[in-house]
Amino acid sequence: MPGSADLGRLLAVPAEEAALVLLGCTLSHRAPDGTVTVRLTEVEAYAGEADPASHAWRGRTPRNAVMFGPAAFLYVYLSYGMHFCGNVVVGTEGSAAAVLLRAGDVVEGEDLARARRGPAVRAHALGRGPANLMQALGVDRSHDGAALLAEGPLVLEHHGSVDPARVRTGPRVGVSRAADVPWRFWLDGEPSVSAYRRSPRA
DNA sequence: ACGCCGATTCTC
DNA sequence: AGAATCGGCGTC
Repeated sequence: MPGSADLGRLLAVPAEEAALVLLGCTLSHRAPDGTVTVRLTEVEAYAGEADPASHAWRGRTPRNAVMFGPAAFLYVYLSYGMHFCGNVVVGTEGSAAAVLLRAGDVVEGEDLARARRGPAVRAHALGRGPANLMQALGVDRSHDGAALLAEGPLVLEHHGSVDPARVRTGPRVGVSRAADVPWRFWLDGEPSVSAYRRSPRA
Protein backbone atom coordinates (compact mmCIF):
# COMPACT_ATOMS: atom_id res chain seq x y z
CA MET A 1 0.00 0.00 0.00
CA PRO A 2 1.58 3.28 -1.13
CA GLY A 3 2.42 5.93 1.44
CA SER A 4 1.13 9.48 1.36
CA ALA A 5 4.16 10.72 -0.56
CA ASP A 6 3.33 8.26 -3.33
CA LEU A 7 -0.31 9.29 -3.49
CA GLY A 8 0.70 12.94 -3.67
CA ARG A 9 2.83 12.10 -6.69
CA LEU A 10 0.02 10.08 -8.28
CA LEU A 11 -2.27 13.12 -8.01
CA ALA A 12 0.20 15.53 -9.64
CA VAL A 13 -1.22 14.73 -13.08
CA PRO A 14 -4.02 16.11 -15.29
CA ALA A 15 -7.47 15.97 -13.69
CA GLU A 16 -8.86 13.22 -15.92
CA GLU A 17 -5.93 10.99 -14.92
CA ALA A 18 -6.12 11.91 -11.24
CA ALA A 19 -9.83 11.02 -11.29
CA LEU A 20 -8.93 7.40 -12.03
CA VAL A 21 -6.43 7.39 -9.16
CA LEU A 22 -9.09 8.69 -6.77
CA LEU A 23 -11.67 6.02 -7.64
CA GLY A 24 -11.41 3.40 -4.91
CA CYS A 25 -9.47 5.66 -2.54
CA THR A 26 -10.84 6.13 0.97
CA LEU A 27 -11.43 9.51 2.60
CA SER A 28 -11.72 9.64 6.39
CA HIS A 29 -12.89 12.49 8.58
CA ARG A 30 -12.03 12.19 12.24
CA ALA A 31 -14.44 14.52 14.05
CA PRO A 32 -15.02 15.02 17.78
CA ASP A 33 -18.17 12.88 17.58
CA GLY A 34 -16.55 10.07 15.62
CA THR A 35 -14.96 8.99 12.37
CA VAL A 36 -16.62 8.40 9.02
CA THR A 37 -14.74 6.79 6.14
CA VAL A 38 -16.00 6.53 2.57
CA ARG A 39 -14.65 4.64 -0.41
CA LEU A 40 -14.94 6.84 -3.50
CA THR A 41 -17.13 5.37 -6.23
CA GLU A 42 -17.88 8.36 -8.49
CA VAL A 43 -15.82 11.45 -9.36
CA GLU A 44 -15.64 14.21 -11.97
CA ALA A 45 -12.56 15.89 -13.43
CA TYR A 46 -12.28 19.67 -13.81
CA ALA A 47 -9.28 20.93 -15.75
CA GLY A 48 -8.93 24.42 -14.27
CA GLU A 49 -8.64 27.67 -16.16
CA ALA A 50 -8.82 25.97 -19.55
CA ASP A 51 -12.09 24.20 -18.70
CA PRO A 52 -15.27 26.29 -19.28
CA ALA A 53 -17.12 24.15 -16.72
CA SER A 54 -14.54 24.70 -13.97
CA HIS A 55 -14.95 27.17 -11.15
CA ALA A 56 -11.43 28.31 -12.05
CA TRP A 57 -12.35 29.14 -15.62
CA ARG A 58 -12.55 32.88 -15.02
CA GLY A 59 -9.45 32.99 -12.88
CA ARG A 60 -8.73 33.07 -9.19
CA THR A 61 -11.36 34.32 -6.72
CA PRO A 62 -11.51 34.05 -2.94
CA ARG A 63 -13.84 31.07 -3.33
CA ASN A 64 -11.69 28.99 -5.68
CA ALA A 65 -8.26 30.05 -4.38
CA VAL A 66 -7.50 26.58 -3.00
CA MET A 67 -7.76 25.13 -6.51
CA PHE A 68 -4.68 27.11 -7.52
CA GLY A 69 -2.58 25.58 -4.76
CA PRO A 70 -0.74 22.25 -4.62
CA ALA A 71 -2.39 18.84 -5.01
CA ALA A 72 -3.95 16.79 -2.21
CA PHE A 73 -5.79 19.66 -0.52
CA LEU A 74 -9.57 19.89 -0.25
CA TYR A 75 -11.55 22.56 -2.11
CA VAL A 76 -15.00 22.98 -0.54
CA TYR A 77 -17.63 25.29 -2.00
CA LEU A 78 -21.21 26.17 -1.17
CA SER A 79 -23.60 25.00 -3.87
CA TYR A 80 -26.96 26.65 -4.45
CA GLY A 81 -26.56 28.49 -1.18
CA MET A 82 -27.18 25.39 0.91
CA HIS A 83 -25.03 22.37 0.05
CA PHE A 84 -21.30 21.82 0.49
CA CYS A 85 -19.41 19.97 -2.21
CA GLY A 86 -15.80 18.79 -1.99
CA ASN A 87 -12.98 18.45 -4.52
CA VAL A 88 -9.50 17.04 -4.28
CA VAL A 89 -7.06 19.54 -5.78
CA VAL A 90 -4.82 17.73 -8.29
CA GLY A 91 -2.17 18.52 -10.89
CA THR A 92 0.69 20.89 -10.29
CA GLU A 93 0.58 24.09 -8.28
CA GLY A 94 -1.00 26.85 -10.34
CA SER A 95 -2.93 24.52 -12.65
CA ALA A 96 -6.21 24.85 -10.69
CA ALA A 97 -7.19 21.30 -11.63
CA ALA A 98 -9.55 19.48 -9.27
CA VAL A 99 -11.68 16.36 -8.99
CA LEU A 100 -15.22 16.66 -7.61
CA LEU A 101 -16.15 13.86 -5.21
CA ARG A 102 -19.62 12.79 -6.36
CA ALA A 103 -20.33 9.60 -4.42
CA GLY A 104 -18.85 7.09 -2.04
CA ASP A 105 -19.64 3.99 -0.04
CA VAL A 106 -19.58 4.47 3.74
CA VAL A 107 -17.18 1.84 5.05
CA GLU A 108 -16.71 3.17 8.60
CA GLY A 109 -18.98 5.14 10.92
CA GLU A 110 -22.29 4.27 9.30
CA ASP A 111 -24.26 5.20 12.43
CA LEU A 112 -22.66 8.65 12.57
CA ALA A 113 -23.18 9.16 8.85
CA ARG A 114 -26.86 8.29 9.28
CA ALA A 115 -27.17 10.64 12.23
CA ARG A 116 -25.95 13.42 9.94
CA ARG A 117 -28.00 12.41 6.88
CA GLY A 118 -31.23 11.29 8.49
CA PRO A 119 -32.56 8.11 10.10
CA ALA A 120 -34.51 6.93 7.04
CA VAL A 121 -31.61 7.09 4.59
CA ARG A 122 -30.64 3.69 3.23
CA ALA A 123 -27.01 2.60 3.59
CA HIS A 124 -26.23 2.80 -0.12
CA ALA A 125 -27.61 6.36 -0.29
CA LEU A 126 -25.66 7.80 2.63
CA GLY A 127 -22.89 9.02 0.33
CA ARG A 128 -24.78 9.28 -2.95
CA GLY A 129 -24.45 12.73 -4.55
CA PRO A 130 -21.67 15.27 -3.94
CA ALA A 131 -23.47 17.27 -1.26
CA ASN A 132 -24.79 14.16 0.49
CA LEU A 133 -21.29 12.70 0.50
CA MET A 134 -19.84 15.74 2.26
CA GLN A 135 -22.73 15.79 4.72
CA ALA A 136 -22.17 12.12 5.59
CA LEU A 137 -18.50 12.89 6.18
CA GLY A 138 -19.30 15.96 8.27
CA VAL A 139 -17.32 18.21 5.91
CA ASP A 140 -18.27 21.86 5.52
CA ARG A 141 -16.74 25.22 4.62
CA SER A 142 -14.37 25.03 7.59
CA HIS A 143 -12.54 22.25 5.74
CA ASP A 144 -11.84 24.35 2.64
CA GLY A 145 -8.08 24.18 2.11
CA ALA A 146 -7.55 21.25 4.49
CA ALA A 147 -4.57 18.98 3.80
CA LEU A 148 -5.47 15.40 2.90
CA LEU A 149 -2.08 13.72 3.25
CA ALA A 150 -0.78 15.39 6.43
CA GLU A 151 -1.63 15.33 10.12
CA GLY A 152 -5.20 16.50 10.51
CA PRO A 153 -8.83 15.43 10.62
CA LEU A 154 -8.99 14.51 6.94
CA VAL A 155 -7.04 11.59 5.51
CA LEU A 156 -7.02 10.37 1.90
CA GLU A 157 -5.64 6.88 1.26
CA HIS A 158 -4.92 4.91 -1.89
CA HIS A 159 -5.47 1.15 -1.88
CA GLY A 160 -4.07 0.19 -5.25
CA SER A 161 -5.50 0.71 -8.69
CA VAL A 162 -9.07 -0.33 -9.28
CA ASP A 163 -9.81 -2.87 -11.99
CA PRO A 164 -9.94 -0.79 -15.20
CA ALA A 165 -12.73 -3.05 -16.46
CA ARG A 166 -14.97 -1.73 -13.69
CA VAL A 167 -14.52 1.94 -14.58
CA ARG A 168 -17.24 3.68 -16.60
CA THR A 169 -17.15 7.20 -18.03
CA GLY A 170 -19.73 9.70 -19.23
CA PRO A 171 -20.61 13.40 -19.41
CA ARG A 172 -20.36 15.46 -16.23
CA VAL A 173 -23.57 15.97 -14.26
CA GLY A 174 -25.25 19.36 -14.11
CA VAL A 175 -22.68 20.86 -16.44
CA SER A 176 -23.93 22.74 -19.50
CA ARG A 177 -20.60 24.03 -20.82
CA ALA A 178 -18.19 21.50 -22.31
CA ALA A 179 -20.88 18.84 -21.91
CA ASP A 180 -19.23 16.75 -24.61
CA VAL A 181 -16.23 15.82 -22.47
CA PRO A 182 -16.72 12.43 -20.76
CA TRP A 183 -15.05 13.40 -17.52
CA ARG A 184 -17.40 11.71 -15.08
CA PHE A 185 -15.89 8.46 -13.84
CA TRP A 186 -17.60 5.82 -11.72
CA LEU A 187 -17.27 2.19 -10.65
CA ASP A 188 -19.77 -0.01 -12.43
CA GLY A 189 -22.28 -1.78 -10.23
CA GLU A 190 -21.82 0.38 -7.12
CA PRO A 191 -25.19 1.18 -5.48
CA SER A 192 -23.80 4.45 -4.12
CA VAL A 193 -23.24 5.90 -7.59
CA SER A 194 -25.69 8.73 -8.18
CA ALA A 195 -28.31 8.40 -10.87
CA TYR A 196 -27.23 10.25 -14.00
CA ARG A 197 -29.05 13.44 -14.76
CA ARG A 198 -28.22 15.37 -17.88
CA SER A 199 -27.66 19.08 -17.64
CA PRO A 200 -30.96 20.98 -17.09
CA ARG A 201 -29.92 23.18 -20.00
CA ALA A 202 -29.20 21.71 -23.41
C1' DA B 1 -26.83 48.27 -7.01
C1' DC B 2 -29.74 44.46 -9.51
C1' DG B 3 -30.57 40.15 -11.53
C1' DC B 4 -29.57 35.75 -13.21
C1' DC B 5 -27.29 31.33 -13.13
C1' DG B 6 -25.30 27.75 -11.14
C1' DA B 7 -20.26 21.19 -10.29
C1' DT B 8 -27.75 20.25 -5.65
C1' DT B 9 -31.29 17.91 -3.31
C1' DC B 10 -35.78 17.03 -1.58
C1' DT B 11 -40.73 17.45 -2.09
C1' DC B 12 -45.10 18.16 -4.54
C1' DA C 1 -41.79 21.04 -11.90
C1' DG C 2 -40.46 24.07 -7.80
C1' DA C 3 -38.35 25.67 -3.79
C1' DA C 4 -34.55 26.77 -0.64
C1' DT C 5 -30.76 30.36 -0.79
C1' DC C 6 -25.47 32.17 -1.35
C1' DG C 7 -21.52 33.74 -4.34
C1' DG C 8 -19.81 35.21 -8.73
C1' DC C 9 -20.35 37.65 -12.80
C1' DG C 10 -22.57 40.57 -16.35
C1' DT C 11 -25.12 44.69 -16.81
C1' DC C 12 -27.43 49.05 -15.76
